[in-house]
Amino acid sequence: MPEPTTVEARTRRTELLAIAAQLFADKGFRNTTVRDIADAAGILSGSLYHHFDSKESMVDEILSTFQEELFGQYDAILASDDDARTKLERAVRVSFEAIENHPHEVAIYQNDADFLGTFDRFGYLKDRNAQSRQVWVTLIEEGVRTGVLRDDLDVTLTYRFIRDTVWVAVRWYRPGRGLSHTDIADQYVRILLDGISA
Amino acid sequence: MPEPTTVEARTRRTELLAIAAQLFADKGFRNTTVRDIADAAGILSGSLYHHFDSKESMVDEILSTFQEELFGQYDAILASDDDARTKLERAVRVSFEAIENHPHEVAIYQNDADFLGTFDRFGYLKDRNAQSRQVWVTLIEEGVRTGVLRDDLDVTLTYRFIRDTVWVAVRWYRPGRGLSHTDIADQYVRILLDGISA
DNA sequence: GTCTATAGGTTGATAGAC
DNA sequence: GTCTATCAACCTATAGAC
Repeated sequence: MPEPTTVEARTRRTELLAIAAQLFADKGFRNTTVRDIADAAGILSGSLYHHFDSKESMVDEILSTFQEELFGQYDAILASDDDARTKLERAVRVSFEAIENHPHEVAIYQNDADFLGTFDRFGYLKDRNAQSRQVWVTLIEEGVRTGVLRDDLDVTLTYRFIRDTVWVAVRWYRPGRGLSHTDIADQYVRILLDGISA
Repeated sequence: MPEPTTVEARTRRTELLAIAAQLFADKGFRNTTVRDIADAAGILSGSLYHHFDSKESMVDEILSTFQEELFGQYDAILASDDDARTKLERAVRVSFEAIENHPHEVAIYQNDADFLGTFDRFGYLKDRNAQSRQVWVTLIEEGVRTGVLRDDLDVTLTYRFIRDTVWVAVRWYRPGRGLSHTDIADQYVRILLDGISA
């Protein structure tokens, strides 16, 4: 793991990671070869190893950087003194913002976290998963307790419903095409809270 | 593509396809090797080619067989004279039944259809995708027209919401553990129609 | 920072014996 | 219906020249 010292090295590194992230997101981690990445970067595969230890190091850096940012935002919501409904809405919107700003990272996490999590070095993925569950369950329970959510909800099932509904949008949402991520978040929140019935 | 003539050949073929389906579902089509399949079946990789032309033939047979059954059920719902709300509910329930009865096939379709669809031989996957969209959009539009659904719904977004919400459950639902698929369908339908607000 | 060259392993698939 | 044996292509990663 070479330490970037100059500005050029840091930007080149970042550039290569962005290229890798796009390929990992499009084809999956295991189906993206180091040659794919090198080709897209206009260099040969061996040259990549001047910047990174291995293919795993690349996806590691991509995912851990992203998750640090995302969970910082969740923590801020949990710590706020908004009412439960507002917190839940904010959490949904933060997730759609992540899809807008980091679509590749979200896609990689959705598609490859289960596989990567089987390796020791990616143990933090499981921790983050548990942490995410804790965030949503806390918000749902607070909502039920304060009377803004139905009291007959199955909390675990509701958690899965919200989690899946939000993140799966990364499969079809394309920044700049069709509805904006804020419009989509509005409508998702509306369906989630009030349903589609007349 | 060897034609099965005897009963033994047909069952052996089915047995091998079941083994392949589980591996494709667990690890993805591209990350499952013919050796993985042969190992799980207790034979050597070369022997698989006595039964199938290629790895692609296997996944082709798995997916096309499943989709024929599934879309037969959708057609029956569309053709019925139930009201729009009942049809929508039935379509959701049929999808959860498919997850219960054919979890591997559903998972393969969810994870690998985009990739497989890029090959000519799997062109039918795109047709089926368009057909599925047509089914849901028809039901939603009928619901709006007959006044059982909100008339301010974005039909396309609602279609995606329902489709994603239903099928993504294949990621965590395990037959025989926790809630039954009918219980889950009940709660999903309830959230979808009425939301989670108190 | 990139290239040349290559090691060592895995891949899907085939030919022919049993 | 399965095995033995194998091929050509592809994989991640390394060593050292430029």
